[in-house]
Amino acid sequence: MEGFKKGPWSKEEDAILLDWVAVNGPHNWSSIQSKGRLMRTGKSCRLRWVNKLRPGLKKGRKFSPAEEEMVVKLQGEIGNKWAHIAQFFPGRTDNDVKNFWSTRKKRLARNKRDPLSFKSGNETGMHGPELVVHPDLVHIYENPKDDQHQDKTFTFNHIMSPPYMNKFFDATSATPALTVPTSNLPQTKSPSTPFDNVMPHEQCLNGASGTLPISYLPNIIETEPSSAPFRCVVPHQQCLNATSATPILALPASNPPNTKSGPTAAPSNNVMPYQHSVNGTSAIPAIVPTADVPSIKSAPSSEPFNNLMPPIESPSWDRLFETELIFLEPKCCFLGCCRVCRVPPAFDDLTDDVLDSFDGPESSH
DNA sequence: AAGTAATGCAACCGCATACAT
DNA sequence: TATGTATGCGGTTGCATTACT
Repeated sequence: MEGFKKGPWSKEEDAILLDWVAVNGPHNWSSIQSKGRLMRTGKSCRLRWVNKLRPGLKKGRKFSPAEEEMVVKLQGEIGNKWAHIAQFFPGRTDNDVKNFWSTRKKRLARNKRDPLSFKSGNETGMHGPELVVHPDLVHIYENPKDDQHQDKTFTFNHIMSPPYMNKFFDATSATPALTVPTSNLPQTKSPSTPFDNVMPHEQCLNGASGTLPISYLPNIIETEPSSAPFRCVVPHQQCLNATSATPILALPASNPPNTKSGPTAAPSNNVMPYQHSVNGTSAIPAIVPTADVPSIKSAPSSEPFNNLMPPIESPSWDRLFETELIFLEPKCCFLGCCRVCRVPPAFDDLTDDVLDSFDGPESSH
C-alpha cells in the first residue's frame, strides 16, 4: 500500500489515535485513515493501540520468575498460542509474551538448555516471588492423567483462570492483582463465545479488599462447544462465608462494563451466571447446564448486562461433575479457584469445619 | 573508553477467520 | 454462495539500549 507511514509512532500520532479511540472506541481502525486523521493502516493503528496505548498495560516490568514459569508451562501445554497465553497475564500483550519467549529461547539455546525447562530465580540469577501452588493444583497439574478427562489442555485451563493467576503472581506486590480497568476489558468477539465477554461483578465481598473493582470470567473451557453459554466458575465456600452472605451476582447498574466501544457483537445478548444462594453450608456453583439456560432476551447495548440468570435449582457439584460441566472432581473445584476472589484458599486456612461443611464427594477424592 | 554481543521490544508481514454484502 | 473487508494472530525483522570484554 502506498502513502501509509511506517515505523515508530510519534507522540502526535499517539495522541490522535488515543483521541480517536476515546470518541469512537477501539475498532473501525481503517476509518482513522480513511477520514484523514492518520496516515497509518488500520492494522498499524490497532497494533499500536493493543500493544502500547491500551490502558492497563504493564510497561517496563520484566517477567518475574513466577511469570516465566507459567509461560513455560502454558507454552508446553498449548504451544505458541501467544494471545491465549497472554490472557493469563493481565497487562501483558501477546507481543510481550512472544518477545519474552523468543528472547528466552535464544538465551537458553546459547546455554544449550531446553526452553521448556524452568529454573527458579535463584538458579537463573533472577529474583522474585516463588510460584506457590496449592497442593491440589500441583497434583492435578502434574498428574493430568488423574483427571477423568485426560485432555491436559483442558485440565490446565480449567484450573488456571487468568484472574486467579494474576492475583497469584502479584502476591507480593502492593498493586491489587485483580484490578482490571474497564477500559482494558477483553473485547467481545462474537455471540458464539459469549463468555469471552467481560462483566463486572460484585466486589470481593465487602472488605476482603476495597481495591478489587472488577473481575471477569476466564476463558476456562476451550474445548467446550461454542454454543454452551456458561463456563465453569468455581466459588469456594469459605470465601463466600468469610465476610458477607451477600450473593455475588449483583451487577451494579452504575457500573456497567465498557461496551460502547466494543465490536458490533455487543454483549447485550449475554447473561451472566450468578451465585443465587449462599447459605453458608453448601457450595453452589454458578454454573447452569446448557439445557437449563432460558432463552436470552436482547437488551439495548447500553445495558449489556441487565439480563440476569434466574436462580438455578441447587445443582450439586456432583451433578455438575456427572454432567461434565465441571471436569475436575468436585472437591478439587471447591478447593481450586474461587469465583469471588479468584484465589484458591491457602490449604492451611481450610478449617475442619469448612471441609466438613463441604457437601461434595469427598470419598471419591 | 571503545567495540562487540546480547537483549528488549516495537512494528511489520502474511495468513486465517469472522462478518457484511 | 461468493466476495470483499476488518480484525486478530503468529512469525519475523530491525533498531535502540544495555551488558560485557
